[in-house]
Amino acid sequence: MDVTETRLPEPALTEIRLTAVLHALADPVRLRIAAELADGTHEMACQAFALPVTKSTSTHHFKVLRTAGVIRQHRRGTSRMSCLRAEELDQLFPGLLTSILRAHRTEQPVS
Amino acid sequence: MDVTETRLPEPALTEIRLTAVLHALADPVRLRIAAELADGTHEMACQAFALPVTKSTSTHHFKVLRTAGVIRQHRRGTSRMSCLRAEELDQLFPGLLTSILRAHRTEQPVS
DNA sequence: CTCGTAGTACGGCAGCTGTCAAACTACGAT
DNA sequence: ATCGTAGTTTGACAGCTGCCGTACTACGAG
Repeated sequence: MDVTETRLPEPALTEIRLTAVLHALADPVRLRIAAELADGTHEMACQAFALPVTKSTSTHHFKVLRTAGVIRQHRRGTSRMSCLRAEELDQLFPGLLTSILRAHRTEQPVS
Repeated sequence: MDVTETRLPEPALTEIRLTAVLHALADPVRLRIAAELADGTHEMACQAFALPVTKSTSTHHFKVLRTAGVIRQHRRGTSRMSCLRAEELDQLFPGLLTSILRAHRTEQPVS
């Protein structure tokens, strides 16, 4: 299966802006999405997150994360699979994503 | 001189929220303020930044940084001195501020 | 006391943000 | 072909954001 064919548009590594990444992660819902992607398997369908918002709002948040360069998305059947661009981001901004996710884990202890 | 007497209201360490910090630093002007505070002497007057905005907008940005817990401000004569709450933030979210500022330095190379 | 400097407060404004509902598309299963 | 599931699109709306100008306050210097 060629994943690149169904991959949604995303910024190249050189186009990723720090302020866009910070803005994308400065929202509770989006931060939670990133955290769940980091903790769980490396890719998840949108519906697997059980977010406290409607489907359309969910679509919006995933798009913000994708256009900021935080996640990558591609189709698989009727689902939209998402995964963190962790390695790429770490190459561009070393330690950034790691420390943000660690901070989130500290602040919001697992229930 | 007792600095605490003239200190402007700020959140206690336990009241600082990660999303508020990220949001505060997700703006180019405010990120630049934080970066200059980190690079230069540990406290600076607002006017020393030569920001590309008017005084009132400048006041607004400093207030966002302060209420998010990123900086501390107190009066000194006719100036308002600002300094990063770097140690406190690092205690709360280890490595976070460091990696954000390092990312900013990488992205925006010194002219 | 008067004046200049540093910053705040207020009001306004265009634009963005997060949210929703409703209608739609895409795909798999039966 | 029909139906259900997963997600998108559009339009709407309240609220926030960044920005400005003007008027104001606080303080030091003369």
